[in-house]
Order: sequence, then structure tokens, then C-alpha cells
Amino acid sequence: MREVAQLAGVAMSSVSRVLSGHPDVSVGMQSRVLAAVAELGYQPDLLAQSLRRQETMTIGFAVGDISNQLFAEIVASAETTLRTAGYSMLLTNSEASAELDAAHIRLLAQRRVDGIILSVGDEQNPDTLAALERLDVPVVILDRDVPMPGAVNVFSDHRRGMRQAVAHLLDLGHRDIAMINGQTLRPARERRAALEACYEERGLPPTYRFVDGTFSVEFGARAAGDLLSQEHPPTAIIAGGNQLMLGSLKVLRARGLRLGRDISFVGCDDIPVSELYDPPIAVVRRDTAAMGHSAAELMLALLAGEPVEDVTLPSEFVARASCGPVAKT
Amino acid sequence: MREVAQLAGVAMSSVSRVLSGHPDVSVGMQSRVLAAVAELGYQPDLLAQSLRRQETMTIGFAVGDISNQLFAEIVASAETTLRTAGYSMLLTNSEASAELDAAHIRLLAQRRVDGIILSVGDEQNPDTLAALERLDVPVVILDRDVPMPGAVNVFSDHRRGMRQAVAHLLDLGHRDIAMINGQTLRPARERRAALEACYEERGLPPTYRFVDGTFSVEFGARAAGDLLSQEHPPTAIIAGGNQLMLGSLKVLRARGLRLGRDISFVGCDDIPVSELYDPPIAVVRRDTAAMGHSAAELMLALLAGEPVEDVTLPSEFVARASCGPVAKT
DNA sequence: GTGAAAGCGCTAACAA
DNA sequence: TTGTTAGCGCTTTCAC
Repeated sequence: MREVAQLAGVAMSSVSRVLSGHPDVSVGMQSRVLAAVAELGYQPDLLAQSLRRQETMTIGFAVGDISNQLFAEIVASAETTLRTAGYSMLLTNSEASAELDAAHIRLLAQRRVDGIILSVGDEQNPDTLAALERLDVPVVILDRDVPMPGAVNVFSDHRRGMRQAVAHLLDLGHRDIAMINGQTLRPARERRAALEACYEERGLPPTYRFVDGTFSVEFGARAAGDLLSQEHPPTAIIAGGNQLMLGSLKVLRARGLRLGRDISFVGCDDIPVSELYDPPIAVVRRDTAAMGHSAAELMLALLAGEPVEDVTLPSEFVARASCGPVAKT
Repeated sequence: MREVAQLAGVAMSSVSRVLSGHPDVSVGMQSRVLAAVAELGYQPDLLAQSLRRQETMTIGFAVGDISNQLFAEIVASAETTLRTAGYSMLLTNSEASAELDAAHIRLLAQRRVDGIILSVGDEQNPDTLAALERLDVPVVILDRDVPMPGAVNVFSDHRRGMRQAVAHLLDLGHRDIAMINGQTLRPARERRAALEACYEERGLPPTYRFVDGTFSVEFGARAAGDLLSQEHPPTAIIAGGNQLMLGSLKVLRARGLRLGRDISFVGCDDIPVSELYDPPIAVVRRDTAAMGHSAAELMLALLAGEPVEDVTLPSEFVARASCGPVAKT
């Protein structure tokens, strides 16, 4: 910038003013500076600018597992929205580790990001909460019940879609429904509550069961295997998450069970395999692009100082052939 | 930091020395400073540090489509490796647009990243090449033939796996093989060359065909539909990429074709659906984690000033039931 | 071994 | 309208 000023024969502050669109600049000044900028191919140093302006135009996105299709889509969508508004995205992947969650929040704070979008793997981890406590930038939390005052949330309404799913199964005659869930996080709690509510509303005894573990393909497989090996296997299985669904399907398939006939199955999150599987798999679907977009929009609103409220996005049940009437034995 | 110095009753430079592990610090100084740091909960400002040290400890990753499973896995792996070495990752998603590719390279440069990992959607775009030209940081390019001197490459050896795939199909009696590809990028060229080479080696006339378009689910579906509607449809289809595979499968399935019997099919990239499809789908597979890891390692080596060479990672064919003997008509 | 001072590249008061 | 000056928070010579 010093060179530009020299070449144009003006002060550095004038160059700065021209480049940042200050109102009080003469046309002559503007053209001289711009000419010098063009000649030198000058590009301002965003780092120095950040230090001085005390804003980095950068949003930190701390995500549990970016290689999970669900998060990948959310991140992609959020990045587009943020970038359009002039922000860049610093991405950290915590590999589902609570320690890394906390470390990443601190790291992002040290890097002076203007805000943080967060999807943690443990809602209660004291270290994470402590790190959040000390934060003085806006925080948007994705589909988690993190007790942090001041944070804004983007929730999925898991209950709605799950109630439709369970109602569908009950209508088909299923009473022994098993639900496989990962960690105790908001989505799992909501899905569970929806299942329980459905039985209760219909005055049915609680003949469902839950299997809780980790949100992984491996656990999905193990849980499904365990369920099928029991004396009275369930007549329907609900997998609470795409990884769990993939694991479960492997096992169901290995055992030669025909979905919708031998056993009914419902997945969560509409990944490519659900539609292409034979038979196609009924799922509770949500709009990942909307989630990422909403999170980014909320962040932008917070940064602009606008009043914002939590957002809840819908989920919906997509009935497919993997659900059928309960098999006669 | 000023406060820390005051509280400890020492100069700021001493605080800096303690925190950056300078060798010449007395034990007394060290303990006093650390005590003050702990008391104030001080965390150094990485932004200011970057400006002064002229290094940001940040790597830019410009990717075409992070919501594509393949890239999501590569990014996840690269992020882990970089983070372990103390680097953060600035992610830009170009949505397969060449203009955005170039803009992102410039943006990352302005943000003074220490290096860029790149997966562009157009290898020849002059604007992208111009942006790369002006770069003065290390560049690692992912599986593209970008004419940029000084850049280091992580290639996939697509030919190896594809030759195995084509050999397999030829052994099964297929002669009329159609290959669907996206943009003319390195992977497409390599796969194409492998197909041609296989025929030539066996002294077979070139009775294969190519359909080129864009790397998308939509084009995969259209291409497959077109092929099947021809007077003499191919007896085997190879989809050059996971998105093309998904699109093709939708159409094949809608037409009620049984893979491995009515028509044979080979996909690329081993996404979940390939194994779970009925029948399971033969694919040319590559190790996405290794790609991300290698790219990050190369970057770290470049930053350390170590001599580095291009890396080529293998691909392999996984035979599955989607390939069968050519159907008698 | 420690402190004082200069400066990374930029912006924002303040003066002119 | 433009230039001069100070300083964002840190590191790093250079003296002592």
C-alpha cells in the first residue's frame, strides 16, 4: 500500500479511503489511486485490515464430522451464504471428540473469528461449556440443547417427522418397534419422545424398546444384530441417523431379511442409498441446505446487531416400501 | 499481553519470550509470567501474531463441492493432518464454477494463507491460471492436470483400477461398453485412456463409446437414459464418478433392468450405496483418507522447505455382482 | 537474561 | 478533501 501511495503521489490514508469507499474522496484522487492500484496489481492485506478493524470477516464452523453427508451438506450451504455476505469460513472437525470440541472453540476464539457456528458431540461437557462461557462473539448452535445463554439455535423438529413415521408403523400393525440411537443428544431425545408420545396417545402399552450407543456405522450394525438375535426380535426398526442406518442395513441384508415383508425399517436423513435401496427405504427427512443457510443467516443477523430468534425447521416422513404390514408368524 | 506484563512486573518482550519458548529465559521470569498468564486467563491474539510473524498458520482449501462425499472425506482427512501440525483450514466451496475457483484463490491469497490445497473444476481456465501465477505460497493440487510450475500434485492412478474393471468386463464377453464422464478433467481422461488401452491391447476394434457432460446426478441420469434408448444399447455401462453413478442407477432401476443380468454396471468411488445396492455394485475404489492426508503432508513438507515430489495413489477394482456375462439376445 | 523501541500493513482520529 | 499521526497486539533486533 505504501508503494501505491508513492506511485500515485498521495498519502497512504488516501489510498485506504479510496479502497474502502469513503464518501469524501475527489474524483481525481480516486482515479489516480485506482490507476496505481491497477498498475501494481495491489491487493490489500486482509490480515492487517482485520487487526486494525478488529473484525476478521471470518466465521468459525466447528463440526463433529464433516465426512458425514449430513454435515457436509450443511457446511456447503452455510459456506455459500457466508461467502456471499463477504465472510470466509474456518472449519474444524472434532471427530466426535468432546475435548476437541472445546479446544476448537478456544482456537477459533484465539483466531478472533467474528462468530462461531457449532455442532458439538456432547452437550454437557464442562470444558466445552467453559470455553463457550468465555466467548465474546455470537454463537449459533446447530440442533443441540447446549445450556448457553445468548446463543441462538437452529433446531430440527425431529418430533414431527418421527411421529408420522411411528404412526405409519402403528397403522401397519407394528407394536414391537425398536429405535437405535447414538449419543444422548437433542435429535435422539426428540425422536425418542416422539415414539413414546405416539404410543401414549393411542393408549397403547409401551412395547417399544431403545438401543443407545454411538452415532456410527459400527454401532448401527451391532445394535441391529443384537436386536435380531433376541428371542423376540422387533417387527420394525427405526435407525436414528444415517450412519446407524447404513450399519443396520448391512446386517439386515446379511441376514437375508426382506424389508417391508420380514421386518419394517425406517431411517433418518434422506441420503442417496435410501431411495436406491431395494426396496426403497422410508425415512424422516430434513432440509440440510436450509439448516446451513439458516445458521449462516442467523449469524449474519447477529453480526448486524439485529434481533434474532431461534429457528426450528421441519422434518417430514417419507413413506416407502421398507415399511409393510406386520408379518404373520 | 500488556496486562500480563504489568501484573508480572516485566516487559512485554519478556512475556512474549516466555510464551514462545525462547531459550534465554530465567526460571524466575518464566514462573512469574506464567502465573500472571494463568491469573488473567490470557490467550495470545493469533491475528496479531500472524501479522508480525508473517505467517498465518492457515491453509486454504479450495474445493469444488464439499457436499460431494468424495471431497468431504478428503477434506476431513486433510483437516486432521493439518490441525495436528498446528494449522487451521480455511475452506471455500466453488460450487463447480470456474470463476469462483479463481476468485477463491485470490481471496485466500489476500488472507495470507501459508499455502493452498486446490481441486479446481476447470484445468485450463485462464483466470484461475492467472491467479495461481501470482501466488507466492506453496500449492498442492488434487488430481488435476493444471499447468502450474512449482505446484505439487496428489494424483490418483485411475488407470490401474479402470483397466482392471474393463478387463473384467471384456472377460465377461462385453464388447459394447459405454463410459459416462463429467467435465474433461484428469480423472475422466485417465479413465478414458484406460478403456481405450484395454481394447487396443487385446487387438479388439474400438466398439466402446463415450458420453461426456457434467459431473452431476442429473447428467448421469440423462446419459444413462440416452444410452438405453438407442437402437443398440451398450451391454455394460461405466459411470465415471459417484454423482454420475447415482443418476445412472436411478434410470436403470426405473427401467426395471437387473444389473449383472440385463446389463452390467461399474461405478467409481466406493460410496455406501455401492455395497448396499441390490445387487452390489462393482466399483473402482480409491482411498480418500489417503488423498487428504497426502495432500496435507505434502503441504507441510513444502512449508518446511523439504524437497517433495508428486504423489500418485493407487486405485483398485472391486468386482461385485453388478457385472455379469453379456446377456444373450 | 531482560528491557526499550521499532514495525508488520492497515485504518481512523484529528488537523490542516 | 487530504495528510499526519497514532496504534491494533504482537515479535524481534538491539543495547544493556
